[in-house]
Amino acid sequence: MAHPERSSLQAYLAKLTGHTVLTAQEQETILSLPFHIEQVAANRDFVSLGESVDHVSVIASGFVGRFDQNSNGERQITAIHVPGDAANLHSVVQPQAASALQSLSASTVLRIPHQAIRAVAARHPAVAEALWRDCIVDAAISSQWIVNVGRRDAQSRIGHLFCELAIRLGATTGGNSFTFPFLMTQIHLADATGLTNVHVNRVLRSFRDADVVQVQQRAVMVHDWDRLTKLGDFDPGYLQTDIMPGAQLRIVST
Amino acid sequence: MAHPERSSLQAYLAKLTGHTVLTAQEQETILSLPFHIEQVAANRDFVSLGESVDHVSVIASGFVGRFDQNSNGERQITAIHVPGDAANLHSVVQPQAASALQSLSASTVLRIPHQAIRAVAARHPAVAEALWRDCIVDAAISSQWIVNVGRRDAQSRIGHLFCELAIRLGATTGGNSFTFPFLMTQIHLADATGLTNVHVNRVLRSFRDADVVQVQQRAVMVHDWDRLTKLGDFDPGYLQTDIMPGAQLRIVST
DNA sequence: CGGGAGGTTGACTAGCATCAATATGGGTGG
DNA sequence: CCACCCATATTGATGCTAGTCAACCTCCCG
Repeated sequence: MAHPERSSLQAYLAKLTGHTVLTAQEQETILSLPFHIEQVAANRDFVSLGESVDHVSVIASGFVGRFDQNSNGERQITAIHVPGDAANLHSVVQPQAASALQSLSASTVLRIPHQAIRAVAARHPAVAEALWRDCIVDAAISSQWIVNVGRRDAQSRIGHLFCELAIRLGATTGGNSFTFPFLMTQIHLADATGLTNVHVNRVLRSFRDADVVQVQQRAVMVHDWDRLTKLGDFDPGYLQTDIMPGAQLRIVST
Repeated sequence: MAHPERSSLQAYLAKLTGHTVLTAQEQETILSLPFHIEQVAANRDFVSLGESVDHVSVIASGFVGRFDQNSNGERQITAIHVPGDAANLHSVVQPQAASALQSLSASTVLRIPHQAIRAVAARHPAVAEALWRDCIVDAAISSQWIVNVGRRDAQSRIGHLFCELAIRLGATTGGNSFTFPFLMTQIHLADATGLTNVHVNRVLRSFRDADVVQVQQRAVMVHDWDRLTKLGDFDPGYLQTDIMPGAQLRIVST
């Protein structure tokens, strides 16, 4: 078990401290978690449906999708994970995978053994709380996806997904116009929104023509964030990433 | 704080022990949780969007929906809760509600203070694990809903929902033909499946004509479970309710 | 007995799927 | 370094599923 540069876990720790108050010591235990580094090529299942896993996969680089499918084999992406996310934290308490994890681009994945996470959680209740809360944030995003595919038209679905990613990638500090990495294809976008790749392409063209956003070379160039949030019917509250400084939660005592 | 007949919590305990191994003593602590009983009329929000709650709502009777909505006010049900479910267990670690809870029928709700749940979880790690896992099971159902509204046609969406409810209500022991309570309207069904009530009505008629299922007087009469599971593209694995006896999980030591 | 929520049916429409053909471009091997 | 190739992107033509609008019915509850 290697302990390569702990800094690779920094991004995940940052996500946790974004919603939960952790002491310096608790933060230290997270940064000291052991892991294996795994390089994954694009479009590769690295966790298969039904597989029983003994480790959590933290994304260090690249985009990863959680895939479900219907019996016709039509795939639906039910979550997109970006660097700093634990893609299957839930496997700590539910090792049998109910969905597959597939890389959307070439990715780097940190594999942390369940055993190590359970040990830390058992000794530090606040860490256990942070992990539990992290799962809840994921679930809140899932709920929004249900609304997205159930009650929005094609433009709003795609617009909403762009907004979600912009916020989660911390790209929205640049005013009304900025760029963020988008390491996935139009086909993936179709799988995520419940549309066909053909229709996705048409919507993207309409966005380009309207000068709202432009997708190019694995990046999204937002030209008009205001209009995009309206088009995408987007309310950032649910992501919990814009909590007031100091408003993070902690239930167990310090 | 009343301690009325603890048996009201039995249903929820049964749900927990369905996926997690708990000792007699741990089970006892759950049954001794304090609660208030609340009667709720149909179509009433008893948890509002954005509200900060200090208690978990366990459903004792009736059906309850978790509602999200887009900015047009079109509502989407992202989860349906039946007796024995904790509708917002996640509020223990995330008190601010990201979705509203609304009764779909007249319902009885047990309000358990967060404080009491946290105290039990702190003293009994296995209970904390069970609660965390319960949230994960909910999330797995959410994922399936995304597939449902994203990648299935109207017949399959409604068929799938019927199958999910049949399993969760434990109604499937009666062979190929049986009945289960269905305490919601066609409008609710539309809100849950991302369809219009008009189209729901047409699909239900086609089910009736094909002699597959019939909805009548707040009950679903399944005539052909085999055909329904095919129509609904249904695989029960994700519900975790059919785990082999003895295959429930427990990570912390006894 | 009256009113309102929920259910049913018909006619028409719109948004997205489907099928098909072609363009582009990044990566790989010769 | 070039040529090829496969994945991805793009565009057009056509059809179908589900939405919309509207009218009417039914049944439960007060």
